[in-house]
Amino acid sequence: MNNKEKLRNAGLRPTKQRMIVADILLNGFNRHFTAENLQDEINSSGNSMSIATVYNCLKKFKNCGLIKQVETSKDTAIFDTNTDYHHHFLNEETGELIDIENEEISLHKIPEIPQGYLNNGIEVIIKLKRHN
Amino acid sequence: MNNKEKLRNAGLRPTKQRMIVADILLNGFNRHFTAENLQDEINSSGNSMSIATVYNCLKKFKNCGLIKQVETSKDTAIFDTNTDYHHHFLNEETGELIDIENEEISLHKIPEIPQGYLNNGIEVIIKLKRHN
DNA sequence: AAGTAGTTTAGAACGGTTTTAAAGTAAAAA
DNA sequence: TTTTTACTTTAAAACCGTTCTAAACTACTT
Ligand SMILES: [Mn+2]
Ligand SMILES: [Mn+2]
Ligand SMILES: [Zn+2]
Ligand SMILES: [Zn+2]
Repeated sequence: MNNKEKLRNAGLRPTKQRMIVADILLNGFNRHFTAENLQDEINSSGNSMSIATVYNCLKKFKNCGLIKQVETSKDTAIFDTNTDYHHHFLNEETGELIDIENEEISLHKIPEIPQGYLNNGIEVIIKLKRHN
Repeated sequence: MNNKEKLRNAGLRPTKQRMIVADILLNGFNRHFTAENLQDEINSSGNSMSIATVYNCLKKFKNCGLIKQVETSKDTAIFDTNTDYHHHFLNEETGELIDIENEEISLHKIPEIPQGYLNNGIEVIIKLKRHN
């Protein structure tokens, strides 16, 4: 399935801007990135896009499940092209994230979900500090 | 141990402002809160404090381990008086956090820590959505 | 081709957080 | 005690990531 089809499939109009973003993000290589990272990459690919459009696009892609946003308390939002269920190492000094595949971790026991709610995804973050 | 001692013990001068904050936060009842929540509570206790001091104070308390900051991608920083090793339910709609005590959850298998790094704490977030 | 609903954009606005620099206070030194 | 020093508080401005505004533009439908 090509990117135009992916967008259509997700219910998004394949505009010029969304295709530029899809070409960068949906190429099979996973990455963690900020809105600014993405805009820089768009610029260095010879294209350009307003920061509002970058954010609009990321919000749409996220709502369609084409990308995810990582749960971290950094000041800048971190997005993730890996939409599989997975977890992260977080280097708190640098902010760097490393994927932990689902099979690499196992939650043996989880608490009862509060009345009236459903489990909507578990995120495990293993914080790292440099060894000496 | 009284709050003045707690502050001294943590290497912090027990200033008037830090004592006001300690009286609110270190009373044995745990809570999740923002800087603004805390300032509101200071105001309604008949005191007042600049927002810069609230943030300075929270940063110091956090660095001393008197409070923690929760790992969530909300736009506003969430602090936690529960400094025990524990986890959270997160209602993504409202931002509400509920503690999960360490005994309520068990990680059966965790991945190998990358070369040169140490495990500096694991945070599990169970995201909740309302059931129908 | 014409209509319309959705999209992009520059720039302004917003909101949480940090910085600045001057005044104030706590602890240490004399 | 007084003096000195280092640390703290503060109002206000700055900062910075993100969202909003409203006008121009574009993709899709008829
Ligand atoms: Mn923040
Ligand atoms: Mn944010
Ligand atoms: Zn990831
Ligand atoms: Zn908690």
